[in-house]
Amino acid sequence: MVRDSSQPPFANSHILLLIPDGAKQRTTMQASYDAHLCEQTAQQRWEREGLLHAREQSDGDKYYCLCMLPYPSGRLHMGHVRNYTIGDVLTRFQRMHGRNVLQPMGWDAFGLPAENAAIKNGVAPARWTYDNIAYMRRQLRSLGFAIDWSREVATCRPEYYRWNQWLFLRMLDRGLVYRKTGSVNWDPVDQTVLANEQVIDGRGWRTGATVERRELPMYYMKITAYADELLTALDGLAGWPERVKTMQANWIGRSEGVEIGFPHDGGVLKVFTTRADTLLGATYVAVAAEHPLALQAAARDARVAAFVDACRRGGVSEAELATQEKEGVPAGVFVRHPLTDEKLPVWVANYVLMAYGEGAVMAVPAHDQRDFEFARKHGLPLRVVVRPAAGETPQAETLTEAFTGDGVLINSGRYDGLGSAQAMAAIAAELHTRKLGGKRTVYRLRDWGVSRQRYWGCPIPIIHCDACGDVPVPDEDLPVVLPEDLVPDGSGNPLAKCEAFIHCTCPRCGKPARRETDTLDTFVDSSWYYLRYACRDNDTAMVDGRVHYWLPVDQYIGGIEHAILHLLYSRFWTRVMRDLGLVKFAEPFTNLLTQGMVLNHIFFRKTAAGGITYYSPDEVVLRHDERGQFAGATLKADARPVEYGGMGTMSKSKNNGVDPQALVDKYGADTVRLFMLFAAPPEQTLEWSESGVEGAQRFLKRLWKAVADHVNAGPVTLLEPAALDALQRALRRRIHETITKVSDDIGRRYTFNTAVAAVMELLNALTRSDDATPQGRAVKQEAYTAITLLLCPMVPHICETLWRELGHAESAMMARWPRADAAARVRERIELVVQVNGKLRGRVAVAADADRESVANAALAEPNVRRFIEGRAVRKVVVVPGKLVNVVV
RNA sequence: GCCCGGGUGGCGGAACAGGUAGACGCAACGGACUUAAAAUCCGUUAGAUUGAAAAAUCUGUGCCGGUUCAAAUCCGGCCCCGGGCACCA
Repeated sequence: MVRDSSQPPFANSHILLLIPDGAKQRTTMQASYDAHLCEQTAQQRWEREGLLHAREQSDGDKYYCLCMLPYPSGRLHMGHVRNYTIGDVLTRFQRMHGRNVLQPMGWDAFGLPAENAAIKNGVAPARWTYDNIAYMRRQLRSLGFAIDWSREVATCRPEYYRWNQWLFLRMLDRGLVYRKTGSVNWDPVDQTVLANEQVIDGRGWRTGATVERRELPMYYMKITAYADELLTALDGLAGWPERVKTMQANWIGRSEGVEIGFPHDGGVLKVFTTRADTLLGATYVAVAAEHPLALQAAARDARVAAFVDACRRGGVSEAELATQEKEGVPAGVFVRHPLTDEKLPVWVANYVLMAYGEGAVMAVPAHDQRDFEFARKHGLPLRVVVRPAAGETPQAETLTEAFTGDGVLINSGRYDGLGSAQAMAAIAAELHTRKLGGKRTVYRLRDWGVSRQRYWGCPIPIIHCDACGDVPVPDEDLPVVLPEDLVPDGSGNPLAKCEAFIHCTCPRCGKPARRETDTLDTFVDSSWYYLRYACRDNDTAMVDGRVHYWLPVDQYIGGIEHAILHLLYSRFWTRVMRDLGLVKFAEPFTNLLTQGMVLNHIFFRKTAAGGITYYSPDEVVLRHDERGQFAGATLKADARPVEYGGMGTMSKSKNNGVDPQALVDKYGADTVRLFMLFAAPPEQTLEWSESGVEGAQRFLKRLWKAVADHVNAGPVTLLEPAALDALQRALRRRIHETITKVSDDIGRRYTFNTAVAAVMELLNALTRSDDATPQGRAVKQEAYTAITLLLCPMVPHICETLWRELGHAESAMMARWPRADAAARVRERIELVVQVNGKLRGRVAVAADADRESVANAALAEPNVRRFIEGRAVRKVVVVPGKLVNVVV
C-alpha cells in the first residue's frame, strides 16, 4: 500500500498530466458540489485502503507530525480545528513528498474541568471524560484528519499513567524527586485547595471567600538541576520560534551576581544581588514574610506578627504578589554591614519573594527603583554610591528616582573611582576573603511542584508508614490505580476520604499503612505522551525501539500559551529519560510551530456571594449606542445586563468556545478547514468571526464547477509547450508560478492563507479564459491537475473526488506533489516602477535581461517622470533590478 | 507589576532580505439572469481633490520623533489589545 518513493509518479514530471490513464469509466461529472458525499466517500476510502496507518519502515525519511493533545472538555472548539488543520496540512504535504508520516492523537484526560463538571452535575469525572472523548473523537474523524487512530492514548488510563508512576520512582531513586513544603491557595469556606484560576481578585470563585496561603508538604521535581542545560541548549533549537526561546530563557532567568552575608546576633543573613557595586549604598535589608528571620521576629513582636499574618491573605500567583501595594514593617532586628560593620535595620516586606535567591535583599534606595519608593514611603535613608560616567552626580536630597545605570563608584571608600564592573569583582573578592560571600549564579527557575490535592489525576506511588516513613510503591505493584467511581463535591479531595484506596500494607515492614492521596500535576502526563504514541501497546516497558525510529518529533504544533511550562517540562523530562538511558536525544521537538490563540468575547456575572459565572457569547445579546459602538450586553434568558470581560482564548472555563460542529454539518469539513486556514497565518492571534465561511464554500463550489465543465467537455490532447500561443504560455506560466508559491508557502513559510489566495488567483485566471482549442484545453488539464494537488493537503476530500474525475485511479492522498517547470516560468519582458524622490510617477516595460543603463534611460524617458524632473538636475538614479528605479532630483 | 507578541480600508488579511501599500476573500453598492427570490455571473469599493473622460495630484499602515534615495518594514519614546507568570490546560 505504501508507495515506493523512488518511483516518480509521471514519466515526464515537468508536465503534470498528459493524458488521463483511463481508470475512470467515462461518465458525466456531476455539475454541483456535494460536500457531505465527497467527505464520506473519501474518508471511507482512506479507511478501506489503510492509508492512515503509520508503520516503521526503513526506506524513505520518516516525518513525525504532532499536534498538542486536547483536553477532552466535551466539544471541539475553533482553536482545536485551527491546530489540527495545520497539522493535517503539513502531514499530508510531507506524505506527498514521499515521507513515511505519523500523525497520532490522544487525550490529556486528567484535570480540573472533570471535577468541576462533577460538582455541577454529580457525574463521575471518569464517566464524563470517557463520554467527552467518544464525542470529540467522532468530531475529529468527521473533519477528515489523517490521524493514525490505532495509536490513540488517554492519559487517565492505568496503562498510560503507570509509567508516570514508574518514572517518578526512578527520579526518586536518583534524588530528582524530593519533598518539601509549598504554598497553596486555601478556601476557608469550602475547606479546599484552589487553583490559581479559581482565585479571582483574591477570592474563591465559588464561595467568594478571601483566599489564604497555606503551607503543605509536596513533592518536587528537580528541574533546577537542568537549568543551565535547558538554557544553553536553546541555541541549538534552530527550528523553534525566536520568541519562544526568548520566553524560556527569561523564565529560566540565569543571573550572575554576588551572595552577601550580613552578620547578626543569631548568625548570618544571606542576600543575593546582581549589583554588588552598590553594596556601600545599602541602608537596610528586607526579607520575605516567610523568611526565618521574619518568623522569629513575629514571635517576639505583635506588629510583625500581624504583618506576616496579613501577607498570608490573598492568592499565591506571582501576578497577584507583584501587583499588590508594596508594604513592610521593621522587624526590630539589626544586621551588620559586611564591609563597614554599620548597623542596618531589617524590614519584613511583601515585595521580597521567598522563592527567589535567599528570600532576602539588600536595599539600595539610591540605585534601585523599588527600594527607592519603599525608602521614601518609610523615611529610610538614601546613599548615593554610583555616579554616571558622564553628567551630573545625583544628590541624595534631590533625587526623584533611583539611578539604576552602571557608572563610577563614589562614597565607597577604597572602591571610589572604580567602574561598576570592576567594583563588583573587587567587592566579591573582598567578601570572599572575609568569608561573607562571593560570586554566585542564581536562576529564577524554581523546582517543579507536582503534588495536587485533587482526585482526578495520577496517584503518587508512595505509601506512608508510621514505622518506615515515606515508602515507594514497589515496581511490581504498579500501577497504583485510581478508583474511577468517586464524585467530588467541592469540599476537598474525595480520594482522601476513600478508605478502600488509602488502607494498604507497608511494602517494607508489612504493617498497616496509608497511601498518598495527592495526585500528580497534569503537566506530568503531557511531558512524555509524544513518546508513548510510538509504542502504546507495550505493557512491559515505558518505551521501546519504535521510539528510536519515530522520535524526535519533526514538527510540533500547538498554542503559544504553552510556550513556557509544557514545553520546558517536556524538555526537562526528556533529559531525565536520556540520563536514565531510555532515549538517545535531549530535545523532543525539532521544529515548533506556535499557533496563535482563537479569541472570543467573554461575558460574566459576579454572584451574590462574590463568586463568578461565565456566559457563552450566544447566550447574550449585544447592545450598541446610536453611533454603533458596543455599549454592553444582556443575557437572553433574563434580559438583564452581564459584564464584559474583553477578548480571551476560547476555553471551557470562560465558556466562550465556539463548537465547529454546526458549521461542519452545514458546509462540510473542507469548507471549515479552508476557512480556518484562509482567515490568518497560523502564528497570529485570531478574533473569532464567522463571516468568510460562505466565501470558502463559494470557492470550493466554483472549483468543482470549473473542473466539471472541463471534464465534461471531453478528452484532452497531449500538451506541447512549444506549440502554445502567447496567451496559453502566459496562463501556463501562472500555473507554474503558483506551484512555486504554494510549495514555498506551505513547506517553508507555513502561510496557508497566502497559499489559498494564490490558488484562488489561478482559478480566477482559468475561469476567465475561454480557450477551447486542443492546446488550450491541454493547458487547463495541467492547471486543474496542479490545483487539485496543491489544495489536497488543505481540502483533501474534494480533491480526492476531483482527482478521480481528472482520471486517476490512485488516491490523491498518495499522489506526488507537483514540481514547477522552470522553463514555463521564464518572462521576456518585465514591468518596472519608476519613482521620483521616492514617489511613484510611472511604469516602464523593459527586457527581463536589460542592463542598468538602459533601464535608467527608459525610466528617464517616461512622460510623467519627465514632467517631474523637468528643469531640475538629476542627482542620482537608483536602479533596483527587477523592481524599480528611483530618480533623485 | 514582570516577560513575550501584535496594531494596515467597513471587516479578515497581503506586501517574504528597506523598494509599487491594500493581493486574496468577506461585507456593501450597482448591473445581468429570473414572474420573483435564492444561487450564479459581471462591475465598483482606503480617504480627499482636479477632470467630460483618459487620467493625475495630495493624504494615509496605533501615536510622537529619528535614520535612509526610499520605512507598514529599521531605531528611540509612548498608547492600546492579546499570551504567559509556576495549581486552567
